[in-house]
Amino acid sequence: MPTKRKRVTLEDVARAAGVSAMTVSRVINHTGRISPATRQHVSEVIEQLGYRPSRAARTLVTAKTGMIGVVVPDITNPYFAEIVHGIEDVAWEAEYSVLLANTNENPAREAAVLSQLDDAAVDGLIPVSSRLPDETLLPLLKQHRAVVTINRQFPRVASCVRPRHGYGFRAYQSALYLAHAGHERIGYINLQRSLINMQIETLIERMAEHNITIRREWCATCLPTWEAGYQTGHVLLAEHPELTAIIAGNDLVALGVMRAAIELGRRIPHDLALIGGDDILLASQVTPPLTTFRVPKYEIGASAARLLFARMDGDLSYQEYLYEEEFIPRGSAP
Amino acid sequence: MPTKRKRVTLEDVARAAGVSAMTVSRVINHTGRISPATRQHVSEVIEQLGYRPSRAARTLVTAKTGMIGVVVPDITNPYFAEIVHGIEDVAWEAEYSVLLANTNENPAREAAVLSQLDDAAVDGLIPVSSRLPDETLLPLLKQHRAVVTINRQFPRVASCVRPRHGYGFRAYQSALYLAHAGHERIGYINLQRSLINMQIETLIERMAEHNITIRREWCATCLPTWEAGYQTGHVLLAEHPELTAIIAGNDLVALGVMRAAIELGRRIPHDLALIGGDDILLASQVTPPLTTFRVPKYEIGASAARLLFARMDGDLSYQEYLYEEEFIPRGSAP
DNA sequence: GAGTCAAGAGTTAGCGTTAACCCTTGCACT
DNA sequence: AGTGCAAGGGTTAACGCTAACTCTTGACTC
Repeated sequence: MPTKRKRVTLEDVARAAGVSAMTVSRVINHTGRISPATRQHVSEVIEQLGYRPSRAARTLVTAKTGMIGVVVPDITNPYFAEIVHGIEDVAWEAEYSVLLANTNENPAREAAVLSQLDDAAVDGLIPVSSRLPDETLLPLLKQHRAVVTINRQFPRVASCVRPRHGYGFRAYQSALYLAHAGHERIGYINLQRSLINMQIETLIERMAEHNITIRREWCATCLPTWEAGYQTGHVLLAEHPELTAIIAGNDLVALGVMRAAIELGRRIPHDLALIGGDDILLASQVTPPLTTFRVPKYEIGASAARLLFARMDGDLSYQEYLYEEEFIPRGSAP
Repeated sequence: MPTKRKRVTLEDVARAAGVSAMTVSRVINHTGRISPATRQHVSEVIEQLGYRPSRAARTLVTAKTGMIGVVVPDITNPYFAEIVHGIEDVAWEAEYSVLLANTNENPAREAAVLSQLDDAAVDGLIPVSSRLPDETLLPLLKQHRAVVTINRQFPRVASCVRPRHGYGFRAYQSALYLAHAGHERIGYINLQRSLINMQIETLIERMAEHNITIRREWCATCLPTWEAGYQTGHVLLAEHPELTAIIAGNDLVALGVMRAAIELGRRIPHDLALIGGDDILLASQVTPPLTTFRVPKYEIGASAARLLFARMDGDLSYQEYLYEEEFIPRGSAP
């Protein structure tokens, strides 16, 4: 049985240093006026006793936790991992900790996570690509002192960081690009539960305005994972061998389709052109490399964190950081 | 200026329900004996007032935070992202939150993170593939009530989850495999700061026992990232065009080397064979697909979390979960 | 009918900090 | 000498919750 070493409290330090607890508190927090001599002395005692302030006690009295919450649909998706990386770096600089929640692309779990992660648990919140509908998400965000959304917009409640055009515009641009390259039978794979992407019908209508026909049956919806893309690719290509190009909502899905296409004996891009959506590392490394849109994921995360700290500091003005998506033509759709 | 809505406290609920604070506390925590009628009534009042317990206050008195700390070298490395995924799922089941810290492969930052993340900040800790030397890491782990390490071993202090053989054995096996395939000039790229991998000299010696020569100048060390592998690959192949095979510490590095090799006009596997180390998604998707070792990343994370909860529940016996690495021969080294 | 016991509550006393206020000095200025 | 004031530091009272007791009742035992 190891000796139950008791926590060193502020009081202990105060006693040992021969000062009041408040003085020690002031030394630690660099608040109030302390003479250099006292500061020095107290610091030494703190060092010697190995005192560490209790986060919980501090939180209880200041109502600040020193933590920010980050909610992502899927941490294994490189797109989100990069964003989290950016957030974490900025949080580290600001001496904040990151409470990470992964929702596994499950809206129910996301709602549960968000209602647990209230304003008492974290000082600020960054929901990344929330999969919840506005009417569910909004009240959950309102609980919080400070929120910055990524890939969603709630001007009254949160600042926002996102690619300028979003999935919808990318799909639109991809379709135009493919049409100009001569493709006449273009399929589109929409991302399930992603609420800001272009609906299939909208894409069809908008392309019709350009006299480009996209048939409803050439389109599908799936989860934004590689496996889902792979399965959907198999199904879509089996049912519609006439397709000469497919646009996917993101890179993982596009790469899943690419694998399916290769297994079905399609040569890319000769038999099938493919366009993805966020330029993860994987996209540039496959053969042929994937045509996609570059999105500055790390910077999006970092900016969101900076905006969040601004909000937490009381700047409640609505800020919107838009990042340009850069079209990256590569081998899969030259 | 919005009305500063005050937090609903346990006391408020107690008053509204006409019972004592303790009764409410017991209802919430399902402790003690409460009559069904009282429980029902209190629950309704809680619901009605929208009461949510304060984590901080609870932590202050129970000395439990409801959080576990997870420290990873690089969340954008799919290997770690998968492990975190596993941890997060199990933590979620257990109603625990995950405090994630990313150290960016920087040992100084890792040390700083670990000393901040003391036993008052989290109830348990999972350091994943720590890059710190034993003598630095050990005292930092001792601060904690419960620790489970991944890819490191400290039997007195923490349970451990890891692949059975580790980088060293994989390098050894890869070298044997390549030698049997007829390769005589095999290079090895060691992972910098990874402390459980085989040292270059050790590999050279052990291969010498099999009459296989690996020259010191055919070996290099780099960070476990794609970029580092890419650069190292360029350098190594430029300086030693005689190499017919390269073994890398992990998949990202191997894939970086693959890219470099392709740029240098090497055909893989004909001119250069490549073997990686952890079977990330990317490995199976490149052309040719990468020969590597499958490691059950999600399961490693999930097991570690389960072991951690066991430790937190007081089971301090040393547990070691070993996962078999499965050699996956693919196109890059058939 | 006194004693026993358990169910179902209530009471008290912190947990470790900091906000907000209060108290001493010493010194400059009139 | 009296006044004013700032520097440096102390006191007190929460913050919201739960551990550990205590108290009251009614049912059951012998």
